[in-house]
Amino acid sequence: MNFTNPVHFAKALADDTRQKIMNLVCCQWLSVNEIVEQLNVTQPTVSHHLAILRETELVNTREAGKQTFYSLNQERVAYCCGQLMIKFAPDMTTIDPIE
Amino acid sequence: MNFTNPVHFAKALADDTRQKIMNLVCCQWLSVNEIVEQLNVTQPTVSHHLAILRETELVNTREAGKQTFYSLNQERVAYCCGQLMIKFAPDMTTIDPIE
DNA sequence: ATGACAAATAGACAATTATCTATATGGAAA
DNA sequence: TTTCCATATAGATAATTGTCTATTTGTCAT
Repeated sequence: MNFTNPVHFAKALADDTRQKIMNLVCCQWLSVNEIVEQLNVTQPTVSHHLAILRETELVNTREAGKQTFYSLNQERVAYCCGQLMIKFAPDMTTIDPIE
Repeated sequence: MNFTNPVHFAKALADDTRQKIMNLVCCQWLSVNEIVEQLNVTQPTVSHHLAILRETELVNTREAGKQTFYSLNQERVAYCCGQLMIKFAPDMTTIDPIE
């Protein structure tokens, strides 16, 4: 798994539609159309957001015939959150010494 | 400590200048001018970014005479990262049962 | 009071981004 | 191979956001 720039990670999450998509595919594989059906945006808009999530490797992809299925890459979310913590909450990630 | 919308949290982090500021004040109190000195942007730009970080409660503020000091609110970063994990990496946050 | 300094706010402008419609691509079925 | 369907891409437009200069606000020292 590659390093992700924390700014890129934050940008990927910094949109309501994108977070809704992430929520939808959090624990299941959904086709693009199934995602479109649950949101009030067009299919190209969903594809656009999926492309951004793909670039940041925040989603897994599975081709099946003419459909493409997406699911959230929870490992990557966890890893990137961990990177944020290390960078911006270092004092919360060190082990407290026993006094 | 109040709840922060994960989209707002991500938006606050979704800028390079803002992350640089967060890094600078991560483990120390700095005045606005001290921050300006370390970045290639103007004082109003820094104030603008600090306002955004303040609104998300990602920084602590301390007034001292005519100066205002800022430091990173690490607790809040940790809390918001935790919220992200719960929302987008739930399978990584549950305790593995012993088989 | 007055002058000097630090930080915040206002307003303008440029860059980025989210959305749309239209179209292209590529697989499956007929 | 021709048609149909799912998804991706292109290009246009509107909204959002980051940055700047100019100005205001507020505090300290004289």
